[in-house]
Amino acid sequence: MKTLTTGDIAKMCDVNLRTVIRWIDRGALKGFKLPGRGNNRVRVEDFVSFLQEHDMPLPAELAGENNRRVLIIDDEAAVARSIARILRSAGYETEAAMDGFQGGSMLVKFQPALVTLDLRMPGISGYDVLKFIRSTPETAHIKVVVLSALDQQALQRALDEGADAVLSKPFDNQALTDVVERLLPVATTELA
Amino acid sequence: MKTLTTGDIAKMCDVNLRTVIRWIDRGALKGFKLPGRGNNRVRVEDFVSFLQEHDMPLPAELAGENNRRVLIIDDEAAVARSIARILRSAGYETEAAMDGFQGGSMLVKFQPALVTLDLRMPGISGYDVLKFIRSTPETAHIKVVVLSALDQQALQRALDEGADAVLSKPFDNQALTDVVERLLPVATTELA
DNA sequence: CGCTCAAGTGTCACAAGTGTCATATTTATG
DNA sequence: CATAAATATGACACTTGTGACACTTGAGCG
Repeated sequence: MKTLTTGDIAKMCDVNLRTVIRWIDRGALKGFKLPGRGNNRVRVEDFVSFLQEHDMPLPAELAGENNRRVLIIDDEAAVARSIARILRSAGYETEAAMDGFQGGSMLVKFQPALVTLDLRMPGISGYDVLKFIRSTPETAHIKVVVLSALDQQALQRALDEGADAVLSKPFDNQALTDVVERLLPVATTELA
Repeated sequence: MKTLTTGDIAKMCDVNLRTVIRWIDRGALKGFKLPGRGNNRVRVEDFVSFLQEHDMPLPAELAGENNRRVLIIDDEAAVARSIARILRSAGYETEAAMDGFQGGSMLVKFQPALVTLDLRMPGISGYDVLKFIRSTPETAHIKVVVLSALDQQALQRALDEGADAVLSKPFDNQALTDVVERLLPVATTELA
């Protein structure tokens, strides 16, 4: 989602919708109006700079959009280390989870912008993890890259279930960083 | 994100609103200002750490929420429902996690006061979960009740690894509520 | 013990921001 | 197309920030 409604902002700031509209009318928060009745929309970057300007905390929902954190869910330590090395050298902050339980807790605690997910892990299906991420509002926005040595059909199913990208193992270092950088555009506020 | 106004805090601490504002201005209590006239808002977590730092009692409004939540980690839906029914009727708020991933994420998101943990789940060892809970600062305080059909030796090992109580399956309804109530004393505002 | 001082807190009135409510309209959903 | 959900608006009530001043508390000291 590129823009926010007044309701979105009201929820994130724990403030009444009426108040958000007043901020916009007063010019404190930059926004624009839809042609219809003048419903307000605010670009995420404008909202973020608004928050920074007033020393207001960044809501968790947006923290996930503007960060470079990647969570690696893979039960093979060697693979996880390898992925971590590649992504760290590309400037990402990484954490690894070796089992489903760690994965779930890190997902909520670490609030990554992207998750690399091994489809086949002992005891837990990668599809279930994917479904969980997509069906939970707090995590639905997180990008998911599925890594697997399984066949094309399995990868297609992952895409159908909401994966943003798939990579078949073994994969090229460059391919991994390409995919991650495509999914995490540097959408920072480049203005002074 | 839940926030508090100066008025909320004033009522909870039984002080004047003016005083709360001074705490914030002085930096003793972390907060931020709304863009309008600079009305103050304080995040609940910041307020709680402020209270702890000054050895002030936790208001009932905040304590009550944190005290009666139980997370049920069990892959057998029937067992989970059964436990939920028993604990709900005893006045607890429950959530169930059917696999390790859900368990980990609910642990962080739901922030339960107590976890019932099945030792034997497909793909993930209950001991690992226990170790994770105990070794993570944010969750180390959470009470853990291990439920298992395994032998006495397995239960003893769970106790050794930090479980607060163990129950061998099948267990008596009353036994479960007894254990939970022993671990979650009704810590209402007993302070003057 | 009484005094003084300093620091923190409560009180008051006013101005300004924010929440609530009902309602009309728009947008989303199926 | 029809229905449900979300949004804008105005009026009004409530809450909050501010400054000035009085009050309380605790410590230090003669």
